[in-house]
Amino acid sequence: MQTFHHDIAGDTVTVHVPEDTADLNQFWDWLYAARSRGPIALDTETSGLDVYSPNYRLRTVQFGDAHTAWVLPWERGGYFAQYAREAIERIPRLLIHNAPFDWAVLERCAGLPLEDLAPCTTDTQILAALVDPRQPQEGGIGTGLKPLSAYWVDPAAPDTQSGLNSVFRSLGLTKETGWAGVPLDDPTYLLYAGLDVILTSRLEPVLRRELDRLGVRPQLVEYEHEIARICAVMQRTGLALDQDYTRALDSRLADDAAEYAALAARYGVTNVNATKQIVEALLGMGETLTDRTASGALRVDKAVLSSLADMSLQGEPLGQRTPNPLALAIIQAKRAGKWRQTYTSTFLNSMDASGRVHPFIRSLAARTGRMSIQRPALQTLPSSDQMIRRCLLADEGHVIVSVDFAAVELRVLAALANVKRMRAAILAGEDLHSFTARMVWGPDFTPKHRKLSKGISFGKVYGGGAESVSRQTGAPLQEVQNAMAAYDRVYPEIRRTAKRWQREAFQTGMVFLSVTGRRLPLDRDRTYAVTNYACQSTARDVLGQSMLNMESAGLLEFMRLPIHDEILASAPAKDAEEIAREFERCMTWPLQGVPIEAEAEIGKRSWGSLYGADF
DNA sequence: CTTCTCACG
DNA sequence: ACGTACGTGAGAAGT
Repeated sequence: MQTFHHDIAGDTVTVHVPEDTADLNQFWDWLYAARSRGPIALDTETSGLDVYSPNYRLRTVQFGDAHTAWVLPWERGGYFAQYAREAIERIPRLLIHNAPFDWAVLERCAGLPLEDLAPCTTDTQILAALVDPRQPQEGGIGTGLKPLSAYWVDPAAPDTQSGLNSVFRSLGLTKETGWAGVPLDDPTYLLYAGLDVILTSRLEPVLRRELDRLGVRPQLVEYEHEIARICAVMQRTGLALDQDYTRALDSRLADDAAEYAALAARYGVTNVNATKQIVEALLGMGETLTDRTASGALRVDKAVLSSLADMSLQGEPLGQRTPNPLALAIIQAKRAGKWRQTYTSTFLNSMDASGRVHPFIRSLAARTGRMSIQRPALQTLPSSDQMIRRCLLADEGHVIVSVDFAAVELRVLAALANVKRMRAAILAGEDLHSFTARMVWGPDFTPKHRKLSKGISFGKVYGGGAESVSRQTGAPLQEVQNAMAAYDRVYPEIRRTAKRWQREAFQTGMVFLSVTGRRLPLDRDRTYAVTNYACQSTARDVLGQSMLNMESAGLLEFMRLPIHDEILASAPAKDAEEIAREFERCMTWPLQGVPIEAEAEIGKRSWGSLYGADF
């Protein structure tokens, strides 16, 4: 047995690493005693983050309580793996920090079904996010194990991540290759592996106490674990990739990028991503640049370049000047390069052996509770063009179904702020933006008025003012100011409620409490953001509740991605119509008397078919 | 590691 | 007193 000691919060804790069957039997004795005292913390070390790649390896499985950790070298196989697997199966209550990752690893490498693990898991990352959802950059603690441990357990808790980085470096490995390459008997690796479960174990009671003190309802904690499990199922299912199409597109984008880069090089821009070069070349061509970034540099983003190229942001010719050929080449080269690098290449590099991509769905990512999707970022695929979405497919014999909420954030605002006229219009089944335009400009309102009404509604949800709405919609400032004043007369409750929320926040320690009991900390110098936080967060929980409805209705197997106000699904072609209606039903229910409604779109095999692709 | 840019809701 | 656009992930360059 290898044994290490370390000080945590004034206690000496012990990390054991079994080396033979006698050691494993000692582990077994500890496990039986420990599991009767309370939950057992669990963690894994693996070869990296690419859980679904063919040569992925589980290296160690760690178990622990507040004082003792056991690091089982899974990679040695035999009894070590067998004891680890059977131990997990016999633990009634598991504590895991960022459970979805370990669920995926244990299912993939140890054959332990997510359906068995999830019901007995408490994810300390969920607890932490419900105490304070802010990232460190936003003034919060963050939800990483290290910063949480430093804050709640021991300021001197080791930064196991960065500690290992120096071990990796001393072995000639990098941050990327270290996890797979560090020897299984490296003492720092083993010690840190063990300390992580001890820290997780100590974190849980502290966070529970804090949630209790703050009055966070246990049902909210439960609900978040359900959502996390549903997202983990979607991640496991993944989406099929059209490999032939994606490879062809990838090389076409590479050719395009190279062609336009060569064109840009003729004007002295050898690197189309180097803003400094672009500025110099454009100034050299006699162009005048005025727009500056936050740090004072001349801005040369797509908006600036498009106007020099005499194009709208959508790429239509404006006919206002002679197009600058360099600006045009840079737009094209950057677009092709980014789309290849960020999308097609990532798809091909991250797919599993059967050609499916499994993005990581973080069910509680943003400070408002919104979900995010990583590796690849499938919430942010270009929607102006079918090209990239065309890469992703419904299953064999299935079609893509997308079910969208109708103006969900605005309906949420109507409910939360009790906006009388808006509620009535929604209940009457009116088109909200047309209704608003009619109230502001009278029965002869134009499509332009409807568009501006929509822009103002967005501005209200975001907490913005006339200037930003004017900038965003392109409407003259004076017109926007007049329209916004009229808007406030039509819907006086919005302004009034926003003010009240801000006032209340000052009395509650700068925290807004959402209808689901979620704590939304505000920044002292931008309390106006409370309107957005309330709407965005409640809309997220409207989606969350709808996802629970979907599971109850037996739709989980068809769900693929949550995209803020939309669920993407794959449904058997012959039942697609019926399944689509069922999804709509799960997303249609009243929020404080305001109907929340959703509409399904049924496509063909590829996601791109909903954006104009013919397959 | 920060800044800039660009993709989304 | 007044007005403030919100939330993400990702790649590349430059410090």
